[in-house]
Amino acid sequence: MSELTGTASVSRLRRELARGTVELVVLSILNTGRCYGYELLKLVEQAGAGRLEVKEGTLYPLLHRLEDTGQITASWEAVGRTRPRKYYAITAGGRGHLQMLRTEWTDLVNGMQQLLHTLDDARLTDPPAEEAP
Amino acid sequence: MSELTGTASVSRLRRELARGTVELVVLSILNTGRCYGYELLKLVEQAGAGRLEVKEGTLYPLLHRLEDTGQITASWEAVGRTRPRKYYAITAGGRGHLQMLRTEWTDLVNGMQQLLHTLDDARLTDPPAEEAP
DNA sequence: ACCCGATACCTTGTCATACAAGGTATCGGG
DNA sequence: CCCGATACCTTGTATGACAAGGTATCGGGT
Repeated sequence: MSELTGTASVSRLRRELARGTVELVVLSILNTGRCYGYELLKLVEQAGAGRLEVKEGTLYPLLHRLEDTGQITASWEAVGRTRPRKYYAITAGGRGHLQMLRTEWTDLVNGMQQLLHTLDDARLTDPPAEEAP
Repeated sequence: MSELTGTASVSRLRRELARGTVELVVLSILNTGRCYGYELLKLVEQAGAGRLEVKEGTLYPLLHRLEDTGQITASWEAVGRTRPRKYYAITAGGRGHLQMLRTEWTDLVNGMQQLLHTLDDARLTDPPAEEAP
């Protein structure tokens, strides 16, 4: 039967929230060293401690996009193996972009924090403020 | 002329990151007290301290969606004014949903933090780990 | 011998959402 | 008299996450 009971991997809502996050995650990992697609899948799972998830259908297109925009470079390697791997490495441009993404991420997080905080001590003490007729 | 120069409101990337956030923001505000659409627009701007932004084209459809799913209720009020306002109030269901959204938000933030942290001390000290042939 | 799961890559089609752009209507100034 | 602010709304476009499905190899199990 279809999974109605919560825990089953990331929820729809969560997925919506995660929008745009994947790029940050992938670039962050590649920033610590080159690796191939399938490896990234596993790494995110591990490093995200079950709270982050990236699907193949998301990852591969993203990698291609990042390559097209010159943020990463790809190279096939099959040396001691039959099944070749496509290794990705971050470029200088990619690092710049990552920096930007990080800033925007913390900005967003701070904005949310700020908002939730402001709400508590401003709105509650400051009623409708209906302009006098 | 079109605005090419940076600072002009939230960037495309940022917008991608903000996906799904708006719902959390709106419900959070409504949780502190009822208000009308146009007011929400201004409140987000204020409370978000310029780091958050919601556009009309985003807000109104969202409010309708939230109403349709019973998370908020609406009521027109035009008492001492000609131009009527549509006031929104959060429901019990909405509060439940908000709770969930908050959990998922902090979960995501924590996941990111965890990932970035793990990356620093795990990946860098732990080279490719190429399986021995 | 044969099938399966893991490894490894990829694609197409669907869905939801943010938003730009455009529209309606009232009021108070300049 | 027109404009900007207040206040609501809609349609169309872009994009990205993902489910589902596909290709190919290798090493077990039975």
